[in-house]
Amino acid sequence: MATTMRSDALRNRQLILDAARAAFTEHGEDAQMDDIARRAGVGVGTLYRHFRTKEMLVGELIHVKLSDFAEAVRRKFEEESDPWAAFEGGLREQTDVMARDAAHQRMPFAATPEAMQRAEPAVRELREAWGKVIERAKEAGVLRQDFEVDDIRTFMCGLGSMMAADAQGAMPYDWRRQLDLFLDGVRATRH
Amino acid sequence: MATTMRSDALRNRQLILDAARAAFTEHGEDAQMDDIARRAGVGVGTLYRHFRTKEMLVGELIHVKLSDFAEAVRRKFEEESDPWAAFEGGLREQTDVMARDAAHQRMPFAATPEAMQRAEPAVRELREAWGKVIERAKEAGVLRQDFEVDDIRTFMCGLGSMMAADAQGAMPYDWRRQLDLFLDGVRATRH
DNA sequence: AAATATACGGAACCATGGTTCCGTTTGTCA
DNA sequence: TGACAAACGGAACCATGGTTCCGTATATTT
Repeated sequence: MATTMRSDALRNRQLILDAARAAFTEHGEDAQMDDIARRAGVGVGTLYRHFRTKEMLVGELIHVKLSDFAEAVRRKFEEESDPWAAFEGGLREQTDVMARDAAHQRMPFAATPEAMQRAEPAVRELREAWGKVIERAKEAGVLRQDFEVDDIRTFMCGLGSMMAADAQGAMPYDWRRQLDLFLDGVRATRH
Repeated sequence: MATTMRSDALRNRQLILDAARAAFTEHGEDAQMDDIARRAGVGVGTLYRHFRTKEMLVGELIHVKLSDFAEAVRRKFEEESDPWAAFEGGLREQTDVMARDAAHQRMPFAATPEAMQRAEPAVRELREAWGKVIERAKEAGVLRQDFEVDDIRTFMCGLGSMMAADAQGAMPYDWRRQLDLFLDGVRATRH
């Protein structure tokens, strides 16, 4: 896969990834393989040569997405010196992105063990990035002492679903309010 | 539908509803019509005579479920005199039930406008029941003054998804913790 | 420029699961 | 108890969407 790859194959792989990202962003887990191929200007056969199955493709995309998130959180940690601002800012940044990305909203459900295997490194990367932000916030006493890294993931899972449910339109779900409540709830108030 | 109905039809309708509840509880939105019919000891044809479409059936079940919830919340309001205990107890009761019911966990996604139309009365009923509990808690000063009835629904949507994601098993999602955080967060601490 | 391995396109395939159809059965009523 | 409307069962139907297959095209190499 790495050493030599025909130039057209390389180009197509990129086209496919771009198309896939667009399709999944728009339609979430039920983006269609045919549609992705069409967007990429490529036949389904080609698509399948690059990714043996839909799950593989999903795994790849999750990997990229989480990797980007990790990068963003690291940057927040470095550029924002105020511990609470880094925490809140990082979270808001991520939720804003998620709000525009159906795939990410529903990631916990698209993420089969198969797919997660591919994305594993990015998961770890992201946990580490958040770990630093959280640690600093706790040390500064602006975040509940019992807050854990995994609380982020779990909360994001819930929030993403609220977004998705809201978008579906059978009933309104005010996820922004829940985010505010959450932030309010986990912020440590020093007395 | 109401006036006269052949006895076997009546009996079957009940069998179907029972079977459907079981199937949806177990498999959530992707319970299968064939399976439901089989469980009810009935042909698919019969199933479809009673409910013109799967969505109709879903609507009916949501209706029943929410109606039960409303009843439970009303009881809490009457039997539990402590305002906070009623609020927390009601919420925990509901989440416990949800934890054992895949259909309910994913309700916001199964609930098409079609289905919601049928369930509408129960939605209102439930909102009213919670309204009383919330009002009393706010008056007693044990709940954030800006808490709203709809916050319950939105939160439950998120929590249900965490449960579902957790059950899927690609990654752990500690929804109990989130429930505790939420309760902690919305509880008003009198100074 | 010919030879060959690689990659491509997209029609066809197949599994899944909701829905329909129609010949048969059963409850009800006179 | 016969007649008929109402209800039943379940095989067949159909749409959807992932996946495979194979004849064709193209990059690379000598």
